[in-house]
Amino acid sequence: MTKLQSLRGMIDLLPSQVERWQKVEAFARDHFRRANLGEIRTPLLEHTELFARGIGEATEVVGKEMYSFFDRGNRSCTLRPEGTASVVRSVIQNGLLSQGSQRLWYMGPMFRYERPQAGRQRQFHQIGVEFFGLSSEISDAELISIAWDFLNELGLRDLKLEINSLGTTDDRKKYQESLVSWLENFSELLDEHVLEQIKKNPLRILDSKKPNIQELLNEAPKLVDFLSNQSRNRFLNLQVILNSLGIPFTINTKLVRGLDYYCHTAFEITSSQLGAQATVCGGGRYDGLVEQLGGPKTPAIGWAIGLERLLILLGEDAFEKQFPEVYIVNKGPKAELESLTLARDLRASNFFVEIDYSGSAFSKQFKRANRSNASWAVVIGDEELKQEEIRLKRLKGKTKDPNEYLVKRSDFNQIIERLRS
RNA sequence: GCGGGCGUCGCCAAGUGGUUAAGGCAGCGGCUUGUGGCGCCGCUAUUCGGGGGUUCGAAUCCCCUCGCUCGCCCCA
Repeated sequence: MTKLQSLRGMIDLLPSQVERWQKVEAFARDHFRRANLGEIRTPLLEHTELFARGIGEATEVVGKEMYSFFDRGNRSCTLRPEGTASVVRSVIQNGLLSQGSQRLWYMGPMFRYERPQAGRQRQFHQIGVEFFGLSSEISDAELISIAWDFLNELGLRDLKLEINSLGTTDDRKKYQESLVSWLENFSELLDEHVLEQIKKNPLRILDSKKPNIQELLNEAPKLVDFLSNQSRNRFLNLQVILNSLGIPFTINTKLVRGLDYYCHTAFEITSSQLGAQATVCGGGRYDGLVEQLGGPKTPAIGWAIGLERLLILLGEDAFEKQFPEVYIVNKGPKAELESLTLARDLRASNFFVEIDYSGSAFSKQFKRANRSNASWAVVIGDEELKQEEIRLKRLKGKTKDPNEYLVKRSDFNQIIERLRS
C-alpha cells in the first residue's frame, strides 16, 4: 500500500463521467428555474452542533456517520451529512424568512462515514429543494411534483412514489408509546438491534428489512390510527390533490424516514433497479425544525435526490460523447505555433479544436484525427506555411466532390465558412 | 460496526507449487520522411495490492494488512 490513492468511498469523476453529470446538472438548473426556485449555496463545513440539534442526536447519521473534527480554533466542525440543516441555518442567519415564503434548491457533495456499497459512497451528491413558510397540502403536492417531473423528464421509468403521514409530534408520541408496549410483549422474538431501536428511535423499526419483523408488524398498531382528525384530513387532502394531478402514488404506512425532524408528509421515490439502496429521492415536512434551530416558527418541507443513484438509473448509453469538430495536423515548431494561433481563433468562434503535438508522421496524425471523431482535419505543414495557406480536409460526412480545400490563412471568413459547410 | 465474494500491465483477462507470467483492447513505433479510417509487423508486467511465513522452488499454500465489491445496518 505504498501507492497514493483516494480515501475510501471517495471517487474521482473522470472526463467521460463528468460529461454525464453536467447534463443532469444543466437539466436540473433549467427545471428549477421554470419552477422559479432560487439556488442556495451553503458551506460544506458547519458547527457539529447544527447537525446534532437539527438531524437528531439519536439518529444513525449523527451518532456514527459524521465526519467531525476539531479545527485549529478548537471548534467542533462537521462535513455536512445532508443539506437541510445547513439551508435552515442559512435562511435563519440571513433573515430570509422575514421576506415571505422561500422556495430554494441546492446541489453539492455530502459526507457520511459508512461502508460503501452499490449506490452508496462516503462522499456523495445531492440535489435538494426546500420550501419555507408554506404549510398547505397544495405546497406539499407542488414540491413532490417538482421531484416527480424532474425524474420523469430526465427519462427515468419504473419509479415508485410512496407517501405516508407521520402526523404531529403528539400523534407520533401516542403511537410510539403504543407500539413500544405492544412490541414488548414479543421481546423474546426481537434481536438486539431492534431492542436498541425501541429505546432510541422506535419508529425506525417500521421500515426494517427483516422479514420476521415485518411479519410481526403486520399485527402491530398502525400509525394512521393514531393521527388526529386534522392530521388525517390533511393526509387525505394531499392524496386527493396528487390524484387530480395524475401523479401515481402508493401509501406506505411503514414509511418513516430516518431523520428526527419530519412530521406530516413523508415520501420516497424508489426504483427496483438500484439494488439494496433503492431510494433515489426522499423527503418530507419539517414544520418544527426552523424554530428548533432558533428561527421564527416556520412551516417547511423538502426533499433530496441522490445524484449517484440518479446517474445509475440513467445508464451509460443515454449520453453521447462530445467530439472535437476540428483536429489540427502539423509538422515542425513553426507549424505548431501556427496551429495554436489558428486554434485560438477558431475557439473564439466557438469551434471545438484539438491540436496534435506528437510530431509523428502525418499518417499517424490522421489516424488520431479520425479516432477523435473530428469532422475536419486542418493540415499545416511546410508547403502550407510557405504559401501562407492551410489545408482543410473533410473527415466525416463526405458527399460533395471536393472534400479538400486550400485556403489562405488570412482569409478567416472563408476558413470558417468551409468548416461550417 | 458486522458478514459473503474478489485483488495478475491503463482496461478486460489466462495461469491453482517448477526453467523466460498467455491472449485481447488501448497506447507507441514501423510497413507508408507529407497525408486518414482497413491490414500486417514490432514494442510495452524482472512481476502478480502490500508485508511476513512455509518450501530446493510461490501469482499459485498459510498468516497479517490495505483496497474493491455485494449484503446487513443506515440513507440519497
